[in-house]
Amino acid sequence: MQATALSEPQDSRSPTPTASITVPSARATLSETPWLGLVPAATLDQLADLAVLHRMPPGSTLFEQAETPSFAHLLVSGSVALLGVSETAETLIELLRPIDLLLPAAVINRQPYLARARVLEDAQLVLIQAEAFREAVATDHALCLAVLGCQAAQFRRLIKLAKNLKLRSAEERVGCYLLRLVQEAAPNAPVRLPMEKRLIAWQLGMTRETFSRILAIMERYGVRIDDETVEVADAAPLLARFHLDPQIDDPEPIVPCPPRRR
Amino acid sequence: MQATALSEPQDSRSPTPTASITVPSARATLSETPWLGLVPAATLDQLADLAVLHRMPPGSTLFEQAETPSFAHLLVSGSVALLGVSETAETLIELLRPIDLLLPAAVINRQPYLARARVLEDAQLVLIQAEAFREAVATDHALCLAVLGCQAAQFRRLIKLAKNLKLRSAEERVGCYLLRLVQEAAPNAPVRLPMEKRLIAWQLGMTRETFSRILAIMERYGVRIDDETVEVADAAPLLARFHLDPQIDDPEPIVPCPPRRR
DNA sequence: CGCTGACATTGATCTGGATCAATGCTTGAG
DNA sequence: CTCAAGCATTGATCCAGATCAATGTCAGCG
Repeated sequence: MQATALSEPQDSRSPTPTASITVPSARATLSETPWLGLVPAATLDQLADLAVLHRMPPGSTLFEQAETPSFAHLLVSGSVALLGVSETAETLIELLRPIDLLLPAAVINRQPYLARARVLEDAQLVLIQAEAFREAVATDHALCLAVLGCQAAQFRRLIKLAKNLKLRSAEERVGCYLLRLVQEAAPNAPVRLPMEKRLIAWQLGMTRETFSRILAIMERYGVRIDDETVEVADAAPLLARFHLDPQIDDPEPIVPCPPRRR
Repeated sequence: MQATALSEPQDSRSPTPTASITVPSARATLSETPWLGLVPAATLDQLADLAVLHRMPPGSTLFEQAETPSFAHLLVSGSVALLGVSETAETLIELLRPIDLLLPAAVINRQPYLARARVLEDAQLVLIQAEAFREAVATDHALCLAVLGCQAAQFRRLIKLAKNLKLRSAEERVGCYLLRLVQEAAPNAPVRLPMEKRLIAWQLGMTRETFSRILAIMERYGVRIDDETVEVADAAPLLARFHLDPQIDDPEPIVPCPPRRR
């Protein structure tokens, strides 16, 4: 099958929470979530009452495709991959970074998850009872708006992902990825690949072999990748060949829609 | 480029509304939208005040990618395709059927559209001033919940689309498509393709040539396609070879989350 | 009527990227 | 130190599906 396998050999133990502490309390975490800023404290209290904080190691599965949500998962740190699963293959749907909700659509609509959630980088999560979450969204307008904003951002990220994959060749995806890395780095600062190559390849929707070959090709555009470090002799050819598209490459922030008083 | 071109030769005139009448009034249309059922009449009145009803012929463009929304588009009849656009190619993002909102995410977050919207089948739409729509969502909790439900359904449809495309081969996509057609039809009723083959091919993410070839192959599984009609000699081989997956093939209805009184 | 233009079919060919395979490099465990 | 397990690179091959091309069919229209 063509789809991304990416087994996680190092650390495939089951959902055994590393800890279930309340050190940085669930309540505090909710307060620190920017896009929940406009939600009244009382509502956050209420949510926090039925919430627990979890830590999960890389490779663990937070929930399975087709499962019915029993919690709303709020990702606080680390990262989580959502994977579409068929009998034979697995494919990346979305890559989530904090602070964000995992598949709020399923939780809100009381419907089974359409993807599996696997921890990529050691993750901290706030788990909120699904029913309580729905209840709170149905009760508190400000929370409802916040979730709507979160959901909207995720929707747009999904579209960007799809466009990157379907409108660009593998080489273009790599080129644009590097271009972003270079542009985001401070001028003249050394640029490094932010993670293992196999993971980057996987995120970009190609095999590691293909990624490796394309990195070699990139030398043609003035970019040498030596192990972890990206050496840009001259950015001009890269810029000439690859074009970032804000409709694909710009990050999609969660913007809370401000509520209005009547 | 690999992506779906699908020019629309017959009817490419620009956004010239065929009519801008109020025959079935915008207000009435809002009332008849099931998932707006729980929204108070006053709010719908308010929205309808700043809304117009439009009819657009197939091929016309409702908005362009990167444009900033000035209306919330509510699709009432017909169908609309959302297309991701790059310099060189166009790709199908989502196919919308009534009654649904076009890219509410962009409208809500005041962000540019990430796709072009093109009318597929003669469409009727209610256009609501974007600012008024946002205002109403921010003011009326029931509306906010309704939009959240709508957004969630669209999100899930997007995921299903992606899974269909990435987890299945072209042959499987066609097989499952036919299987659905057959199963949805009344037993022993004649089955017909619901639209031109080129459009089906396009929706299934392949060229018409590939689609044509695969249809020929389908004879192997007891299905003959003769022009428009689908003749199923025996469903067994089809069922044996292709498996519908509810996580991909089930339709995704818009379910309004019911608000709770405190 | 005969022409034109969209669709469909079918064959031949091309190709981007996956898959398979072999080899070295690094790292952590015993 | 040695060994085993993952990673990365590189080469050879394969393949699904796109692209190019030729032909047939039908509908609308002058």
